[in-house]
Formats: sequence, C-alpha cells, structure tokens
Amino acid sequence: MAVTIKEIAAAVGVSRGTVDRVLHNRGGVKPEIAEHIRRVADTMGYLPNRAGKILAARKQPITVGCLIPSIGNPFYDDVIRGFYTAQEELADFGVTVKVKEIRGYDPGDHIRAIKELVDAGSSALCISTVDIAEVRTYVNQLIDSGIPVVTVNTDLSHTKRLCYVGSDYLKGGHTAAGLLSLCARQKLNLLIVTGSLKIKGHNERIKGFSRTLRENGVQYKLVDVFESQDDDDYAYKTALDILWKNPQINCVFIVAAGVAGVCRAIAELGLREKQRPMWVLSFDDVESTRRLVNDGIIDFTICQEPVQQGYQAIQILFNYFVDDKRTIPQNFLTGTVIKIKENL
Amino acid sequence: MAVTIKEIAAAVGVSRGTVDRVLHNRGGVKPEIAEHIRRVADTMGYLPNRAGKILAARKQPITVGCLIPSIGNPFYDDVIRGFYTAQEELADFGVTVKVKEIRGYDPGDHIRAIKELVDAGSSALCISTVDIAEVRTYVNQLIDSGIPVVTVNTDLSHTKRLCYVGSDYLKGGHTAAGLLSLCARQKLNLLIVTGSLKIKGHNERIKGFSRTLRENGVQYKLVDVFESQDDDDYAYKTALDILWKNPQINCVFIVAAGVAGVCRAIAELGLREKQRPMWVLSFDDVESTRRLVNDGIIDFTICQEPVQQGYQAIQILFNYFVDDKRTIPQNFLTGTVIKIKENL
DNA sequence: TTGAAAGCGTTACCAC
DNA sequence: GTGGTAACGCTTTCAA
Repeated sequence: MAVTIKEIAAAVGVSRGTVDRVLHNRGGVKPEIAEHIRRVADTMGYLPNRAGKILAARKQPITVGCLIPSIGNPFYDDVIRGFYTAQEELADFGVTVKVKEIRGYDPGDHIRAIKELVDAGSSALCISTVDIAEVRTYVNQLIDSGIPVVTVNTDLSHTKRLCYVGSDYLKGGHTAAGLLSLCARQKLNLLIVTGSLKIKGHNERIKGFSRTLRENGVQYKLVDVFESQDDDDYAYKTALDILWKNPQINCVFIVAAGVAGVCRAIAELGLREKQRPMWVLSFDDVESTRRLVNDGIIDFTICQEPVQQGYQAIQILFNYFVDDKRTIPQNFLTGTVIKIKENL
Repeated sequence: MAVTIKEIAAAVGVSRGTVDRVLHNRGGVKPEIAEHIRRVADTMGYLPNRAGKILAARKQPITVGCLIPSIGNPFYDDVIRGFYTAQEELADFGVTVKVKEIRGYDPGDHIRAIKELVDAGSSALCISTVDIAEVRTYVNQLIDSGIPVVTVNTDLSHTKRLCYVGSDYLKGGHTAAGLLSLCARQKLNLLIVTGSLKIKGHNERIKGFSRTLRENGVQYKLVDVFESQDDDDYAYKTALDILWKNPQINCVFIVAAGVAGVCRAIAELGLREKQRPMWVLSFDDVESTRRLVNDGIIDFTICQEPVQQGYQAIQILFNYFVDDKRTIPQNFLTGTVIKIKENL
C-alpha cells in the first residue's frame, strides 16, 4: 500500500497540515522541520494519491477552453470529438470543456476568441491557432498569468506552452514517399497540391516527401505545384487545367484540404483508367476522402489520429493540475497512419 | 454540479446509507421507499462519482491476474508493457497487475497457471489462452464464481467473458491483400507461411487475404503453404527448400511468427534482387521484423497495436469495478496498422 | 509556526 | 429496516 500524508505526519511527529504545507511549498513552516519532512517523504517514496486529490479539488473545478478553426474544415470535427471524449471520462473529476469554433486563420479573430475563452473563466487553454507574433505574445502573457496552454495539431513557436499535441508532419511526407518507393516501378511525373505555402506543416510534408524520394533513389520530375487555399472549387478548376495540359502526370500528391476538388478533376478526366499506373495520395480521412478511397480514386491516405489529438490534449492539461510530480512531455506526437480501402 | 447521494437522501428524507443500499440492490429497505428512492435518483439524473468510489474502494484493492504465453514469443512483450502502463496509471486507484508468463499452448499448463493466479488472490482475470473445451469450462466456472474475465489477443468462444480485446484478424488479411492489389502489376505466385493451421486467428488472416485478392480481381496462384510452428529454424529450412524449388514465387505472405527464419531464406537466395518485383508481407513488429523492414527485406508489416491491447484490457476490468452503469463493450478491436520503413 | 477539524462522495459497519 | 458514523487521502480554513 502506498505512503500517505498521514503516515509521513505520524513518522515525523507533526500534523497532516504541516506536511501538506511543506509538500506544496506554501511556506509558514520552520525550515529545519520542512527539510526533515521533505527528506522523510522522499525516503518513504511518497506519491500523492490522485483519487484523494481529485475529490478535494472538486471545490475548484477545471474548465478547459478550446480554440479550434473548425468552421468549414471537417478535419477538425474529429479533434473536437476527442475533446468531448476526454470530458466524458473526466467529468467526475471536475473537468469541463468549452469549445470555441471559429472560421479561418485571421490573427485578430484568434486573439479575440482566446480572450473570450479566458473571460468565460477557463482555467486552462487548448488551442489550434496561427503561429504569428501577435498571437504568440498574447498567449505568452496568459501563460505568465498562470494559465497553462497546450497547442493542438499545430504548434506555437517561441512560447512557454506546456506541450504540443499533434502529428509529425515530416514523417507524414516520408511515409508518402516510402509508399511510392515500394509501389511505383517507373518514373514519377508529379503534381503536388498544397494548402498554402505559408503553412509550416504543409511545407514540412513536402520537404519530407521529396527528401525520401531522393534517398530511396526514385526517379521523379516535379511537373507542377499549386496552392488549393483549402477550397475545393478552386482546387478542382486548377487541377483540371494542369492535368489536361500535362497528360504525362502519373502521380498526384495532395498535402492538405481541397482533396475532393482535385479528385473530381482526376475522375472527370478519366485518369484512373487512362493513365496507368496513376498514383493518388492524400492526407486525413474526412468523409469525402473516405469515399474517394473507397471508390478507388485515392490509393493511400495518411492520417494523424485526430481524435487522439483532442483527447490527449485535455488529458495532459488535467494531469498538469492533478500530478505535481509527473513530468509533462514537451511534445506528444500522434501516429502516422497509412489507410487504404481495406483498413479505413 | 452533479447530483450526489447526499442530495438524493435529503430530497427523499432518508439517510445516505439507505440510498446507498437501494442503489446497490443490497436489500433491507422497505420496497415502497426503495422504489421512491430509485425514481428520485433517476429523475435527478444521479451518476455515481468515480473519485469518491475509488477512494472508498481502496479498502478492497483490485488485483488483476494476467495470463500470457509470452515465453519465447517476443510479440507479447508489448502486450505486457500495456498491462504495466495501465497499472501505473491506476495504481492510485488501488489496481495491481500480476503477470504470469508461460511457454506454449498446452491446455493443462494454461489451466494450472490460471488456478495459480486465482489462488494468489486475483479479483479479475485478463487472459490470452487456448480456445479448448477444458479451458473454457474452467474459465466459465471462475466467471460463475464472480471473477470477471477479459480475453486478450485471442478470444475464448462460448464463455461469458466480459470482453475480447484484440485485433480483427480478417481485416488484417483484407488489408494485406489490399496493399498487393494496389502495388502488384503482374500475376502473383504465392507462398503463404502460417503459424499453425489449428489457430483460428491465422486461418482468418488467410481467409481475409484470399477473399480480398479475388474481390479485387488480382491474378494469383497459390504455389505452396506451410506451417512454421512459430519456429524460426524450421521456417528457414522449409522456406529455403520451397523457394529454391519454385523460383517463380514472387510474393511471400507470412501470417504469424517465423518471420526471421523465412526472411533469412529469402535473403540468402538473393530473391529481393533477382526476382523483381518480389513482395514480402508479414504481421507485427517485433525487433527482428523491424530490422527486416528497415533492410528492405519486408515491404509491409501489418500491426495490431499490442500495447493498446494490454492497456485497454486492464482499463476495461477497472471500469467494470468502478462504473456500475457504463456499458462494457462485447469486443474491443484494435487497429489494423500498416507499417513500412518510413513510419515504423 | 503549527494543530485540529471540516469537507469532497462513496462505502461499510454498528447501533437502534 | 433504518440512521448515524467512520473511513478512504487530500486540501483548506480556522484557531491557537
């Protein structure tokens, strides 16, 4: 049976209150006694009991404010599902999740939304936001004021956030290239569709992709690259134009959103039948992507466990409040998961 | 704030003890009052608080006895790791894990080991055993005597086990075939290596595999099948002989253990260079398999999240004790995970 | 600077 | 049949 505060108190010959004060550095204890208590706690191997802690902490419930630019982007739905799954599990432990959904990536909007969450009484934050100076500065202020912050899906550089929970974008690119290295037996003429060249994650996927193609000695030529701006209509028109003008393209690598648009162009041109083999790779598995994999338009889609991302972000914040000792990881990277029709 | 027993007691005008007795069907309460209490609890939406429950339950700690035939089979190491991870998380909640490792699949050995776990005071069991009548009968007796049982990695048919935690073997086979459908551009001449034709999981993988090959219209011919008996030496010799005599083989599908042996034969015959393309697929990612994937001998290895299996099995048993309400799933299937060099 | 006690929600046990 | 009370481990507050 584990050591309790009571036992330490008995061993030292003081009251539980005193031990508690020492263990939480709350001061007001004679230094020599404090030192003694610390030593005894250490040698007895004291670890606070979570159940007791949680129960006592019910007087100050935890509210986690979550910011997520999910409006218009179904990918984030799974992340949000993860938030709520964690909330269900932790409801008895006094945890409530408040999700603020917004549209797009305007820094002003993001800052306003975060402020709203804080004003609504969030004791912790869990945010997926833009890595821009103004936002970083504001978040750092909040952290300094004592609000722990976890970044989800995309990180904030140069901040004192507790932890980043999300995917390893480089590895996603490596994996896509690895699949092609295994499957492709002729020179690849590539069309790459990215979301935005301003988004670090997208660029890293491309970097990882081309590096591994080279390392594996795959013959390839980059025919064209364009930014979908996460817009299916625009992606459709642009892809249609490029694919029409460049019939030699035999591999389309879609790094971000716009998947459905690009695939519509591929299907309309009948490229899955005419151009053999023709490889199509994408990321994530929103509903439309799943359908395209099922219909044989997309060969592989590489996923990043979005539900896990939301779930773990909340769990990590909870642990931060409950376990003084347990070390919180700097980064929590979710898996790079290859999906095909059969295991989707 | 959630409803508590205290509040219900106040609302009804009885003591907490009485409410508790009713809610746990422990009898000794006047039927009409009991009914009333039940109704009030229901309309107030009472849900027991886990933190409170756990704390009070510390007087009767939970010991989970785990049986696993891991000696000589490194695959199970990850499952065991999952057991211990769960124990660490739940130690404060009074959960202890006791792992009994044995060698092989002799029913008598298994029954003896289970008895040992029970005699050592296990309040729940988590077992990976053989699906044989004697074992089933014995396990059913234990279940009837009040010990909840979860099966891990391989199920026990016709028993009242709480839940099966493990992989979907059919899907594993489907996925392997799906990968070949995407990659292979010529007729497949197959060598299938299974562990034992007596093991249901192995057979299901093969069944799923051939069904999907057919459905996807892949041309193939089964050149040979043999049982490795999970023995690398035997697998090496047999594979060497078969591959030597059948140089047309261009795809080796390894369903179970013996991977290192088979791959040694493939490497020695230089088949990864001579026979192009040559496809090699296996299951799981023990150390030796990882090396073979890294060295380019194995193209794909399909994994089943073994750590999750051990972890979830313990969590499910814990939930069974702590949450009267929450419904325990009949089956908890772990993911079918495709691994290549780049995402291993 | 320290001790004592109350309270978080649940369960168990002993009186009545 | 039922109520009261102590206990689980921890935090917090009040009194000394």
